Parts: sequence; structure tokens; C-alpha cells
Amino acid sequence: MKIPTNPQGCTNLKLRQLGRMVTRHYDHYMAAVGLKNTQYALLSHVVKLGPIRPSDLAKRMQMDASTLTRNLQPMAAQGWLTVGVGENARSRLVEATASGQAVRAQGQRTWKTAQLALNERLGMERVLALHDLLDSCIAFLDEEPRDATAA
Amino acid sequence: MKIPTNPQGCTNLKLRQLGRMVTRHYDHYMAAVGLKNTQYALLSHVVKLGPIRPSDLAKRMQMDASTLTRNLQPMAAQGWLTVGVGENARSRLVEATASGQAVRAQGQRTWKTAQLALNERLGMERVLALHDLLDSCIAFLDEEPRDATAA
DNA sequence: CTTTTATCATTGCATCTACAACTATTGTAG
DNA sequence: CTACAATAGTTGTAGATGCAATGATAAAAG
Repeated sequence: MKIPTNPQGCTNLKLRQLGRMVTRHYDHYMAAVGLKNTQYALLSHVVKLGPIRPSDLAKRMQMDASTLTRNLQPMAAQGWLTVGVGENARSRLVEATASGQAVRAQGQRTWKTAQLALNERLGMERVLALHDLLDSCIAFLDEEPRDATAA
Repeated sequence: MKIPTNPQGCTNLKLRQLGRMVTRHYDHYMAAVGLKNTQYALLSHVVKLGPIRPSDLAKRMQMDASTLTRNLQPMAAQGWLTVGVGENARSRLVEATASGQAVRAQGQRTWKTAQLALNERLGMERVLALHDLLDSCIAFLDEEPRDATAA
């Protein structure tokens, strides 16, 4: 009946530890198509979200805008995407090239293998529960911008 | 009644997105004591695990040995810990200094504030459920070294 | 129209992350 | 004792991450 009301461990530590493990797992697979896990995620978003403004893409990825700017660079250098001008002179549009779409298609197959392998190691139930919880936490932290003190 | 047996999303993506959000949250607090979230985690481990060999510390942190080498450098430069010689000429021992222990004590108070704030935003139940799941995943991935194909 | 403010993207700086290759040392086999 | 293998830690290379500050443009205020 005892529900602890105090922190029982560091959420950040656990999240980062598992993050490192899982990232290594995926990178191990994705290396076959020359993609880092983050690059695959980014490329997928660009393919799916069509021409998109960097700031919007950064929001979707829960990533700092400056991080996005830099992460796009090696991928643009590889010719997988372009960062062209938008409507305004200060806005830009990120778009996947044909080459980028091809690489993404390859990556998707490889990703599936990696995901299935993870599902097997952890068990499908656990993975689904984890996804639900992660989605729910992301949604909660996303809507609340700053401050709290809410009742 | 439909239980999906196929991947429903990318575990790595979700984990990294939430990881970025949560890391930002903690760093926002920890900045007050001049520590990055990773440094606090590392320093805490060094304080708790006493003089410890780098390779053992890396294992505990689920971190690559080369990453640990580099992460220790700025902290050693700050005088929070020392990387001294071990028994062998090739082994070393990491140990927290008095200064490091003081900083860690400060950090611990700040960390608690950050953790409580997170608990409030997500709700205690959710955080506890997340911790259980993260711990369980870490344990699973930890014991299995490589390969799988297990029934 | 001009001043002020807000927005968008980038750059400087510092740190985190890891694989591959390397150095050095220890351990084992012969 | 010497040759070979295993281990411990570091360095080269490459990318990920974010805050603070900057440059440039657009929007709002006057």
C-alpha cells in the first residue's frame, strides 16, 4: 500500500542509459546503409513532412534549432536533402532529394530488422508498454511550455 | 483484441526525443551548480563507488570506455576527481576529490528539485511506471551480450 | 516612413557519444 | 625466455546536443 512520493532514482540517468544502449543497437544495424540512427530519423521526417521549415522540423523532433542546422549539414553534403530558400529571405525549406528518398527506403527496411530484433530481446509487451509511456511523457512535456505550479 | 506484432513506431526515436526533453529539463536546473546532467551522474557514481577502474565505471554507466575517458577530462580539470594509477601500470583508478564531493552534495539538492518538478509535471504514477520499465529494459539488454535468436 | 520589436536561422563554444585503430602492458603457450 | 594472445586505456575521426550570441529579415508601432 506504500506509494512512494519521493524520487526513487534519476529519470534522466535511466533514460540516458537505456538511450545509449538502444542507440548502439540501432546504429549497429543502420551502419549497413551508411546512416546514423539520428540521420535516419531526420531523413524520414523530411521525406514524410515534405518541404518543411527548419523551425517546424526542430519542433517535431523535440530538438534545438541549432542542433538541427548542424545535423542537416552532413546529410546535405551527402546529397540526401536540400536546404533551399523559403518564401521569406530569412526562412528556408528542407526537402529530400531522390537520392535521399532511396536511402530512406533502404534505411526503412534495415530499421525494421533492428526494431524486430529489439522487440524480440525485450518482448513485444514490454516494447508496447514502453512506447505508450514514452509517447505519453512526450505529449505531457510538449504541451506545457514553461513554469508549472498548476493545481 | 488486436495485439500488434509489428513495430508500431521507432523505440529509438521516442527514447531520444524524450531523452532530449528530459535532459534539457535537468540541465536547466543543474546549471545553477555548474554541472551538466551527465557530469552529475558521473560524479555521483564516482563518489558512491569509491576508487573505481574506468572500465568498471563505463560498464555501470552503460557507456563506451572511450566516452568515459573524455567525459572525465573536464571534470578532472575542474578538480572534482582524479584519475590516478591503479595496481598495474596499465590500469587506473578514478576517485572523487573533497571538492568533487562538495559539488556533488550541492548537485544532489538541485537534482532533487529537478526530479520533483518532473514528477509534478508527469505525475508520480507515470514516473514510477516509467522507471520500472526503463530499469527492466536496461536489465534485459545488459545481460544479453550479442546475438539473439533465442526462442 | 522610421523606430522598435519579434522571428528565423546560423555560428561560437563546450560537451557527449561511439567505433576503429593504436599503445602499452599483462598473461599464456611453447 | 620468447612469441602470441588478451586486456586497459587513449587518440583519431565523425557526428549529436544545446545555450548564448549574432546577423538578417520581417512585422508592429509610432
